[in-house]
Amino acid sequence: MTTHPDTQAPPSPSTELSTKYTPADVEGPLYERWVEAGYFTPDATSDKPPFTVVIPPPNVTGVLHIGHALDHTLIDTLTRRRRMQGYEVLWLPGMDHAGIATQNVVERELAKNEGKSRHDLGREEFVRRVWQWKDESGGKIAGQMRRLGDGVDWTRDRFTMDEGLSKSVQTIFKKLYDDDLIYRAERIINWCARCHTALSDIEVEHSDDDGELVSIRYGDGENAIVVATTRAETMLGDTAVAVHPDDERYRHLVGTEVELPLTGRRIPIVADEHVDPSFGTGAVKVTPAHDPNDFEIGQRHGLPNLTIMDEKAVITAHGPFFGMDRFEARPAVVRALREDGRIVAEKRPYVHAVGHCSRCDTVVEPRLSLQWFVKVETLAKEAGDAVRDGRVAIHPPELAKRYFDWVDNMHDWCISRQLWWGHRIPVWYSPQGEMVCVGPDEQPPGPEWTQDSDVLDTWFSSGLWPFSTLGWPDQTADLAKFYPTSVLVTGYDIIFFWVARMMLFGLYAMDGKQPFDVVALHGLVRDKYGKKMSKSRGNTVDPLDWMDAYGSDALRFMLARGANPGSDQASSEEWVAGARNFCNKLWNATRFALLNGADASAELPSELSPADRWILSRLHTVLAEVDDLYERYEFAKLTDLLYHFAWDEVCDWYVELAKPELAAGGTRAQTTRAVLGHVLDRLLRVLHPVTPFVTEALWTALTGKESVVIAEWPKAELGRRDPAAEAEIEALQRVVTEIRRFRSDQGLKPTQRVPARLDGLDALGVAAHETLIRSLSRLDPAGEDFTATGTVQVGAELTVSFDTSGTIDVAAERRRLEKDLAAAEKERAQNSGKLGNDAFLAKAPDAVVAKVRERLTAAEADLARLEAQLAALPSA
RNA sequence: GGGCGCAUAGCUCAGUGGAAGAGCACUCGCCUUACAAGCGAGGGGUCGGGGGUUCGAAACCCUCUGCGCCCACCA
Repeated sequence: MTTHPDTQAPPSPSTELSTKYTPADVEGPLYERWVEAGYFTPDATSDKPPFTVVIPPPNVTGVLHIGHALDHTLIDTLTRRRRMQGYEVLWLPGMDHAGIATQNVVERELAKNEGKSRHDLGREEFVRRVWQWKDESGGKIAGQMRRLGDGVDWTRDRFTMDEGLSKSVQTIFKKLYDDDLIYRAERIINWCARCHTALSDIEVEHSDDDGELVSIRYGDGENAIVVATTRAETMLGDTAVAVHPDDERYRHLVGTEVELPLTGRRIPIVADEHVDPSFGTGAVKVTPAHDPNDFEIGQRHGLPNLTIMDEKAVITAHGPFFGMDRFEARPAVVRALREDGRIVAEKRPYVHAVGHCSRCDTVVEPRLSLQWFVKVETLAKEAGDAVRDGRVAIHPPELAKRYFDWVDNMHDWCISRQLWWGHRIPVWYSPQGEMVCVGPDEQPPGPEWTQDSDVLDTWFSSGLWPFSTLGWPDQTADLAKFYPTSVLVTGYDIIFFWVARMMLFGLYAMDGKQPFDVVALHGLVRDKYGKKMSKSRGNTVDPLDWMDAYGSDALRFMLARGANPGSDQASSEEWVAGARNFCNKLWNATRFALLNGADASAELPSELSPADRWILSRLHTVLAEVDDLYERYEFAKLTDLLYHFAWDEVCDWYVELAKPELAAGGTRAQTTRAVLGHVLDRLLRVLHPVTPFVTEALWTALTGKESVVIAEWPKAELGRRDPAAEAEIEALQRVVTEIRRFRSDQGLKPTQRVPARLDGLDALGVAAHETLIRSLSRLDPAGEDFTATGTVQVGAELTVSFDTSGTIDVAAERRRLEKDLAAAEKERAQNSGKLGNDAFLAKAPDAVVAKVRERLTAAEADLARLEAQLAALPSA
């Protein structure tokens, strides 16, 4: 840290910024200070309007990956802005117990460290171990969130398995049960043969796998019928063969029986609409206990359900295949059939869709079992309507279609899981088989009753998150103040898992009041090549690594800058580095301002220079645009806008324009200090939600105030807009850039001061800026012995004559002029072509025609000028 | 099998009817006292192919090709 005496700056304890920006030094102490100051803890009794966001609860055993970092960045950005705007802001943190995922992790650890299974420990001890594991790994996530700067209210931290949320789960289960919206039934469900539990439809991932299609002849002679299957082993459980009722080929067989090979059982041939006569032979084997379609056919025809596998997918049918795994049994059955002369055809490989457990990738086994279901028809209808009638807005709107497709076609939701980690189903059974659903604060009828051993799907409790976390079913002050939540920010990949379920339950439990007003969906974070990040690909990144190397602000800025609504974004270390450079730029600009006595508290003088009016005009225009972009959740655009405004306009131009003013002293310096202070103050405030740490350090140094976290959101003062000043400074910029180009082409060193005469500044309206133009382009006044060695023209008016103390590089100048000439010629041709088109003149709007005319005139003038200049060049 | 989306500079992406853009990468010149994590200047694209609508298309329509994603109980 260096100190410097600065008598101009307002008295402030913190106007000292180290000469070097070191993110770790800046970010380290700030977060805990914010938490201790209570900035993130809202008051449920205040009069301020509420703004509520609940965190998408991360899996308690996990660590935050880059995708979470995106979620958190966007939520933190929204909530910090609203806090500055005067809302009572609650960002509620918490974690999800993540049933299968967590149980699998702990089981794996148990096997690795102690060589034991959960069954060795018993249910009670195993669950105790999971809690222990939760306590250890939950801390990691909290630590990551602090590093990211998440402005969450830790006093309201929740966990899906904590006491209050468990009560919510039990309450809603009972309510649904009493309303006949939860039922228990024996159905074909998706069964993971490794996790030993039922799965809901969306926990199954389909992929096209290589398999086989085997055609088997059932029966003999005239009664023979050929069926095709990819799962030959299930024929052991066949209880019928089905054909289409209109299929002439088999009409004579319908109602007859055929002998099932290998078993000697006789099974009926039935007619069912489901069968597609054009597929294969038009006949299908029916295995009601092991295929969802077959189950349906079985129901329609009163067929028995013959289960031939246990929960491990091991064959239980008596005979030679007993005890074989399903994948062992398949070739064994085919072999036996072949020996029996029953195989008509074999196609291998046969590619077809196979379902896999989304948690462990094991092939899912359709299994007949007794499970609990939510009857979704009415709930899903409501959930769809809430979006259809506009109570809930989905951003971007294109993704609403995906939501509708799902809720409008949702099957009943299997919610029971044969796990130990989760909310136990609150239903008890008597030895006589009676059943009772027990609500919170209720007891089962007697000591001989036993509780259902299954637990609920994790997403059942996640679906309650927007209100269970606020105290529901109790009518708490938080619930009254903060429900419905304002916006839900999450990835489009969990629309079905989570968003839709919250809609179902929120509307149901809260009397039709939606769980959130807006769903803002973002995409997935991919690697620098746009590839999906995955452990197997080895392209995942730990956000902590990037935060360590470049700072949290840089990580956040990079993520926000890539976040276009609903679309995936690439990320890479170079981009985080670029974002860090931006923070560094802000740092140095603020240092410059402080070194020069910028005063953020000063009133803006009424007498302002064109440069001052220009930057103020741009600032307030940008502030208005940022507000607009926030309303549309266009994080990438607003971040990019601020990036370019801060860097290109404030740093590259305004600061450079300010230097001579500051050096001039007196009123001019005073005015510039006030404007510089004004601009930086607003800039740091408007950037704070995205880059909270560096803006806090800089803003407090600049203003001497307590914290930018609680500063007022900068208002766009549209009265500051000044098109004339903007035009004037833009003209100045063009002049300076053109002169610099000439210098660069001529190989003049940037530091080399060159005498020059400027003619025609008046015509461009920048005569008043001659000193500025000279200082920015390093041109000295023309002296007594001035000899022009070269000229450059800007537009048609301005001529700059240089004395380069020698000859100019004629070849370089010729190249430059010829290039400009070619551009002017192209421009002339393009525009004269348009004006030569009668249809264009007749149909294009006047404004467009006028513009084209102007451009043609300018191009023609440029052509004449450039030709003259070229002609005047000494021949090479 | 159905649905959706994408194809613009070497890479990753903005740009929804009136002059082709950004970041990174690249070339040249600079330690010009806020910043070399920087400054100045520059090169680079017949906007995937073909057809159509229009005075005018990267943008709207059709079609082809190539990717990507989601959904799915055709054995």
